[in-house]
Amino acid sequence: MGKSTIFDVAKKAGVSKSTVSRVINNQGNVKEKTRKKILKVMRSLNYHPNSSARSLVTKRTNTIGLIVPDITDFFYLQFIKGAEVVGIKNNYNMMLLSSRWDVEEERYCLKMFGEGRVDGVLLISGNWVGEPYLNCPELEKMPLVIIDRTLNNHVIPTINVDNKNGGYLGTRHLLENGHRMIAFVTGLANQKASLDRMEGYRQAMDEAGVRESENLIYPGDFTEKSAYQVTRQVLEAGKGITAIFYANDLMAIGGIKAIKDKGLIIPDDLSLIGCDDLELVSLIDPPFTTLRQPRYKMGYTGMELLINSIEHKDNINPAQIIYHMALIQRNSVQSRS
Amino acid sequence: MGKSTIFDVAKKAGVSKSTVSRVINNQGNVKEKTRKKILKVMRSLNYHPNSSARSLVTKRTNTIGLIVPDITDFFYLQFIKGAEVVGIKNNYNMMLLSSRWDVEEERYCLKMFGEGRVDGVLLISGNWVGEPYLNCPELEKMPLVIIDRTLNNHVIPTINVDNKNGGYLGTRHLLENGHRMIAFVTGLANQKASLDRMEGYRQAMDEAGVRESENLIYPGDFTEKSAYQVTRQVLEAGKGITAIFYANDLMAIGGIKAIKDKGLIIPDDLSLIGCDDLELVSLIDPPFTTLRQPRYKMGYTGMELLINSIEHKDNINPAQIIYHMALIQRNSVQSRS
DNA sequence: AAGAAAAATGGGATCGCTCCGAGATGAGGG
DNA sequence: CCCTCATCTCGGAGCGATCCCATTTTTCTT
Repeated sequence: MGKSTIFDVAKKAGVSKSTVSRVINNQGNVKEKTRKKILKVMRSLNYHPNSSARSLVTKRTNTIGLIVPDITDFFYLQFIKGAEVVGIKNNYNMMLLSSRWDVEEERYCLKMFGEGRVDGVLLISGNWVGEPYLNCPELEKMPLVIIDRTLNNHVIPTINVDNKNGGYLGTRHLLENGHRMIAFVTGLANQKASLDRMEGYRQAMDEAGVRESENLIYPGDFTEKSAYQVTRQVLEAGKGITAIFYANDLMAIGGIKAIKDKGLIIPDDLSLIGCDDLELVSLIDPPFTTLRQPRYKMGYTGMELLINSIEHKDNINPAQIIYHMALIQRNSVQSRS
Repeated sequence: MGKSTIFDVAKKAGVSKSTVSRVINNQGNVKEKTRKKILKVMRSLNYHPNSSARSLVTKRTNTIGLIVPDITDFFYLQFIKGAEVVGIKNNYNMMLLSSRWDVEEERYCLKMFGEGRVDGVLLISGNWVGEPYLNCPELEKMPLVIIDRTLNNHVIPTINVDNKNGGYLGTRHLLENGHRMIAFVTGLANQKASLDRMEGYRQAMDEAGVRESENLIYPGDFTEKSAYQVTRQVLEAGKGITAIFYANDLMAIGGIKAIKDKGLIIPDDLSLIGCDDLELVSLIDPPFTTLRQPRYKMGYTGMELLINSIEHKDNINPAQIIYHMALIQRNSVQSRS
């Protein structure tokens, strides 16, 4: 027998499909008695309006597309959560695609969403160097907001944190605690966030007159494992390093492991700070100092902007939003004064 | 000017829409020359077939709905990942809804998906006591697979682990290491998983002839915080408890914190084991022994079953799949022999 | 070179809904 | 009692694709 349609309902209720449609979308102008009746019939037939048919004419799907580099990466969870909350509040569903850390894949996702499945796209970007969204024809007219990346074309709204300032703040914090030989462990070389944070580190070191900073930069790749290795090198280098700044928290965790394995105590023997403030940082021993990226807030705001631009097309969204990174102090920095 | 339609393409290419449709779905029977031409026109018009229109006639959306209690819960990540991989391989998108730990909400999500947005639903259930899916009319005909829960109606396929056996195995492991006064910290009382694990614990204790087990059960609620509190109680109770079995890993982490705060060493002073084997367990100090739930595999298999039942409706899926929990030994259990 | 078979193309019906203009119904006023 | 105006209701057109069947074109056979 298959699913019942609006027509079945109309027939059984003895009215026309227009009337049924009106009660579905409760547009008023329906006598209370017929409304009741139609509602009853709908229930009895277990009728549910077909959303494809509906979108076809309304040109609205009430779903927004979300693209994430990796769903299972702890880092992205709070973005998603923030976005979800706003979505629910405004009656939007989320369609989730993962770009698997690949520019091409990301583009493919964008294309998928270009087929009218969604009303807008929230892209949590792999923050590659370069600006690959400048001429992406798939997007034509599709509302889009990009998170975790800054674009200067001023047409696609972006939401990001001030990574450079984060690097600066973290480094200053260590400097102010009397450290001078501060190592910096970078993330992947093609990631803008890592570069910016390093930039901030450099600036702080320069300002403090620490000339060696170039020799204190160690390459990591954002993974725990890479940081473990690098940290061993740092410890064995014997340069008199007293503090390490990791370009993200996951690496800080790897570093902690290496340091402990060496039999050293944090922060007594070595200070360190991470970057991002993942929720799981507080579960780690020791909970460490890091720079918070307001990820929930960013997802939340991003979704707001997006829905805004979907529903009031005339409204002008800001082109860029940049949040500060905040220093969250825990127990991994020891003063050397 | 709006988006271009199949008709625009047809006109510009000087063919009929049927031919265009044929190349979109590459069904063959199109001269190579016209095919090329149409493809070119499609590109030049930046044409993308409208998926609502398409689904309306094909009755297929090529997306599957995923319902999760909480997207940001570490526990669910690997289920999702496993499902995603299979989805991608079979060309399905995922629509994500979160039930926010609420039976009603879960039903609402099911209803959403009942409106023809998806071809099937993968429900990662809040594993409540009871079987609320027996008469859920929204589902009529909609392929559904439920993960992390076992149903006995034998009509909806379910995938779960043998939680009771997990509880049993964990407890046996502690017993075999010479522990007898083993505390068990439960999860939420309305969660089947917690009850089953406790059941296994009880059985192992009974078999070992430890009579006190009823007095060694402490109520937690699956959160880290609850376990922290409970663990303090355990430590202060002075019952001579030498090992603690936590009903999930998050609680084990909370427990570890409490134990450390007390100045005790794991496993020298106190042994413990968790349950689930979250990825982050290896980041914790000490990495602890736990029971692995093959979450990736479960998501993977669930998605396979689902797609299977979508695409070959005649195929008969197994009604229940139950995986074993495997003991993963790390450094949190000390032998007392 | 003509006829048959195969390949390529075209056109209309259809999917299930919304929207719009027109018609039916009913209440209230003179 | 008739007319007006507000309230309800109806039916058809259209959204953008697919799919079937008919028609045209091409290729192959003899």
